Amino acid sequence: MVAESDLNTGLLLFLPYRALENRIFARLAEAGFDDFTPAQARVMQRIGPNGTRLTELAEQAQITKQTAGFLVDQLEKAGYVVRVPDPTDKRARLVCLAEKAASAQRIAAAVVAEVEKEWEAHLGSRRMKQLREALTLLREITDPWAEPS
Amino acid sequence: MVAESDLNTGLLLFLPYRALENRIFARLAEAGFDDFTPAQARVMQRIGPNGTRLTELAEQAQITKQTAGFLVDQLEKAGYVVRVPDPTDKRARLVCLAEKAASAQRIAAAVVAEVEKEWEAHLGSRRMKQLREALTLLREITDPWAEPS
DNA sequence: TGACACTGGTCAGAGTCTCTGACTACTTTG
DNA sequence: CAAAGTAGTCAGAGACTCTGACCAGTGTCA
Repeated sequence: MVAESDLNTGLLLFLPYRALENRIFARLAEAGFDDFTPAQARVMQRIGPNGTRLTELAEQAQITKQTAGFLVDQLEKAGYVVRVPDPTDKRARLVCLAEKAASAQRIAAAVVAEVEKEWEAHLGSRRMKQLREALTLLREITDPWAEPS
Repeated sequence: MVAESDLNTGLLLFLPYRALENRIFARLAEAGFDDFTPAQARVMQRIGPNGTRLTELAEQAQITKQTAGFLVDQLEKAGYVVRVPDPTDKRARLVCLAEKAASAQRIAAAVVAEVEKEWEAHLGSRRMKQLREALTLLREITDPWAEPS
């Protein structure tokens, strides 16, 4: 009985995701960025280059805005983000990445590149390309925030 | 500038995973299985047909055995699992799925099948096959518990 | 066999994450 | 302008997770 790949697709997606996240986290901690948590990172990851509103962060991370506010508070105390007034709406503030976060993001990007290279070595470049292609396509029907092509 | 797929692979994996998990959860709640949490479900998902030790569940879910014990306590109270003595080791107990959990798993499996069908309709069967193939291969280097082929 | 290291699991305590509900301030709509 | 809606906060509670300390049973090896 060959049990090959009768694993459900959800777990199949989750396993490499977790492996990648773990790698990033470990490297970041080595580099001294050990004063934020995974939950905070998942929010920080979604902040755009021009800043993003709290509510939007909450929606994309699928958490309540209260939770998002709580996490952004921590990130602000730790110096990873700043909140600036939104010029277009006096109720709102834009959460922006501080330089400290940009440094961390550069490291994270390097780890992603490294891991992707390992994956490509294991899969072969053709299969790796197919994987990214399929996932990108899948995003259209699984990510409510995907830009329409 | 075509921004297509410059999203990092981690997020690309995570998005469909989350979409699937959400669908399963929603359907389970509809069916009356609303007395367990995502964290509990992630542990329950890993219980094998012959029962699994707490320590092993903890390792695979990458949580401490204390946390795993806490979650299994909840699941036991809610009637989803039972703990039976491990005949091969007097220290250990095997966490086993109760009938209630088996019913829930059947529903979950149906939702997975349904979602996979949708994905296949969107990607085409060739690309869907390639996706599962790539992910299965990737498991070899991202899942410490992957059975060697 | 008997000491010793190891493993499966629990208890206690603390910190983090997340939610619901209620509220203020500002914006949009008719 | 009044009503409805949106951005964000405050307060309180429940859920998740961890570290550290511990007990009981197992494996090893002189």
